[in-house]
Amino acid sequence: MSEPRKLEVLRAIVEDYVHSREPVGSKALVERHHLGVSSATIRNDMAVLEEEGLIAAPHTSAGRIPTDKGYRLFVDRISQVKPLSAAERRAIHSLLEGPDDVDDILERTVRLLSQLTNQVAVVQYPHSNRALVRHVEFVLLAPQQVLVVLIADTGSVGQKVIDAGSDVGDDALMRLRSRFLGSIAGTQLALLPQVLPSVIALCPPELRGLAHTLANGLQALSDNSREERILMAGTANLARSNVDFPLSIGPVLEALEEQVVMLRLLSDMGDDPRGVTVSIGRENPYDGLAEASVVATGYGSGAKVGILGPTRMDYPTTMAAVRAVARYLSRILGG
Amino acid sequence: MSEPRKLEVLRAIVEDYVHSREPVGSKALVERHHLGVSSATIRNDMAVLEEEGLIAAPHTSAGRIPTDKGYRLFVDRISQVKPLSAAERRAIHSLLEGPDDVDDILERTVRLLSQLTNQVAVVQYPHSNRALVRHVEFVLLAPQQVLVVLIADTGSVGQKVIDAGSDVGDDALMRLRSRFLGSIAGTQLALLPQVLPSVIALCPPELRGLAHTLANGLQALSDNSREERILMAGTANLARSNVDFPLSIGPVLEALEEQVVMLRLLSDMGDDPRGVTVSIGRENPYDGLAEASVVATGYGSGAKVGILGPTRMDYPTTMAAVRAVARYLSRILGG
DNA sequence: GTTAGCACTTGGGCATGTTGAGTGCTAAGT
DNA sequence: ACTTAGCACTCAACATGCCCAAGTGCTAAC
Repeated sequence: MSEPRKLEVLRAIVEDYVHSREPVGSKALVERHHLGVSSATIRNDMAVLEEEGLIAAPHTSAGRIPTDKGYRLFVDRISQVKPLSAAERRAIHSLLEGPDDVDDILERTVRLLSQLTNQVAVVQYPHSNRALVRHVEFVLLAPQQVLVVLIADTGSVGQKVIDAGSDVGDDALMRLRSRFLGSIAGTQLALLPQVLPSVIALCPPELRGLAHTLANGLQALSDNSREERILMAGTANLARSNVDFPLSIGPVLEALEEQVVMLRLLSDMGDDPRGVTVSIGRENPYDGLAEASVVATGYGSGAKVGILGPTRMDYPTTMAAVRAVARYLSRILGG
Repeated sequence: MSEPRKLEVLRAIVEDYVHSREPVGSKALVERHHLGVSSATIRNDMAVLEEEGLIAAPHTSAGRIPTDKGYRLFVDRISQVKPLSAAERRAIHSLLEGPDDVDDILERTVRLLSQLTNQVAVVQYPHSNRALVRHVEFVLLAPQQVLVVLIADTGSVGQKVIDAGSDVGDDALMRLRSRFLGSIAGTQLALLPQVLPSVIALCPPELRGLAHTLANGLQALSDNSREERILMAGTANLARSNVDFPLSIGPVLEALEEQVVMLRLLSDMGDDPRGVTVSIGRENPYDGLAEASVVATGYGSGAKVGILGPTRMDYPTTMAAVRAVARYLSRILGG
C-alpha cells in the first residue's frame, strides 16, 4: 500500500465527512473521488489508517470518521489553503473603510469573521505596549474611592476604581494628577513599571501613600485593562452547525462565557500571523471543548484572533479566513 | 363550577408542568394537590379552561399544558411572589461589598442573576442623566481623527473617535479642550444639549467648525455611550434548561447577539422597580423568542435588568429574584 | 354541581422482522 | 507484493405490529 495514497484516502475521508456529516464508507469514497483503485483496496487502506488511530468507526458496520489525530495530520500535512472567494475578499476589504474606533473595528471584525466561517469568532483586544501615555485623570467618586483613567495616544482608554483606604482630599488628588501627568505623559505604557517608582519618590511624604496606590492602579491599567478582554460573535452558529448533531453546546457556551478560559486558550496558541494555529478536540486544555477546535493566529503585536467550532469543520477555508482577517487587522491597527 | 377552583386548577397545572416538564393530567392533579374534588370534576374544569384558551393538549390523550395566555393569567392574577431563600439574600447582599467600578458591579450582578434564576440574565447600563461632567479630553490620533473622552463623576467613561474632516492642529485642540472644560465641567450630562451651543458660540470663528464637531461627539457620548449597551451572562443555561426539550436555541442566541433587538425588548417593558414586567412567548415582538419569556424591571433611573428563559419557567421565583436584584442595584448605584 | 363508570383515543415502549450500508477476509489475478 | 472480486457477516436504522397506561369526554346517577 502506497504512502501517498493512504494520505489521499485520509484527505478524502476528512473532506467528505466535513461536507456530509456522516461516516464515510469505502464505496462512496471511490465514487466521489477518482482514486484509481477499487473499494476493496480502500478498505485495506482504511484498516491501516484505523490501526494508526487516524480514523475510527462509530460502530462495526458504519463508515469511518476522522479522529482528532486524523484531523491533526490533515491540517499539518495534507490540506492546502483555499483561496478566499472574491466576495469574501471584498467583505474583508470593506473593514478598511471608516476610520473608526478600535472598539468599532474589532466589533466589525469579529462579526465578519463569524459570518465568513459560520463559527464563533473571538478576538482579543490588541496589545498596545508601544502606545504612549496621553493623559491621566483621577476622579474622586467617594471619600475613599478614586477613579483612575489612563488614555493612550492610540485611542485606548482604561479605567479602574481604586479603594484608597483612607479619605482623600480633592486638592491632593489634583496635585498628584499634575505630578503624574508631568512625569509620565509621552512615556510608553510598557515602561511605566520603571518610571512610576521615581514619580512616587519625588512626591512630598504626606502624599506618598496615595501616590503609591494610584501608581499601582495605573500600572494595572497599563498591562491589564485591554488586552485581557475579548470580544466574540456568532454564538448562534453553534446551534446551527449542530442541528441534528450531538455536540453538546452547553459546555462550549460555558467556556465562551469564561473569559479566563478563552484567554488562556488563545494565549496558548502560536501567534505567527503568516500561519494559523489549530487546536483540535481533546488537544484543548479545557474539557468542555473536547469536541471543538480552535483556529487562531496573532495580529498586531501579539494579540489573537480566531474562531471556535466543532472538530468537524472545513479547516482549509476556515484557516484561510482567519489568516486573511488577521492580516487586515494587523494592517489597520498597525503592527 | 366555581371560579376560584378553576383558577386553582390552572395554578396547579402551571406549577406541575413547570416542575415536571410533562403534560399534566386530571388524575395526577388531584393526587398532588388536595383540591377537595374528584378527577372527573377536574376534567370538566379543564375542558372549560381549554375552551377559554388557557391550556391545551399536545395530543388527544395527553395531559394539558398551559398556553401563553394561561401563563399570562397565572402571573397576572394567581401567582404570589415567593420569598427568596436566606442563601439567595446573602448572595445578593454580597454585591454590596467591594466599592468597585460600575462595570464591575454590573458584571457581577448579571452573573449572580443568571445563577439565581438559571436563565440568561441581561442588564442594561444605567442611565446617568444626573451625572455631572467631570472631565473632557481630546486626543489627536491622526491628522483628521480626534478621540473624544467624557468622564462623569459617577465613574463612567465614554469615548468616541471622531472624523474632523480636515487637519486638526494639536494646539487648537488644546485650546478647545480648556474652553469646553471650563464651560461644562460640573454640568449635568442631561443638560449638555442646552449648554454646548453657547460654548461653540463663544469660540473664536476659526475654531468654530471643529468645536461644532467635537460638541456633537460629546453630546453623542452623553446620551449614547452607555445606556445603549447591555451585558449578559448565563447563555449556557439555555442549553441546560432545554436538554431533552425542543426549544430551538438558535434563534434565541441570535436575538441575544443583536443588541438592538434586546434593547427594544427591554425598553418595551415597564420599569417600575416594585413590580416586574413579564412578556410571554408570542407576546414578544421578536419571532425568535416565540417560545421564550422575558422577566424584567427597571432600576436606578430607568435602565432595565431582567432575564430571558423558556416560557415554561418558574415565574414566581424568577420574578422575586429579578425584583430583589433590581432593588439592590438601585440602592448601590443610587436612584 | 359533583361523581363514578366506561368507552374511546393515542403516544410510548417493546419485541420482531427487514433492509442496506459497510466491513473483513479469503482466494484468485496481476 | 499489491490489488481485486466475491462473499459471509454485522449492525444501526427503519418499519411493523402489539399492548399498555394515561388520559379524555360523555352519560347517568347522586
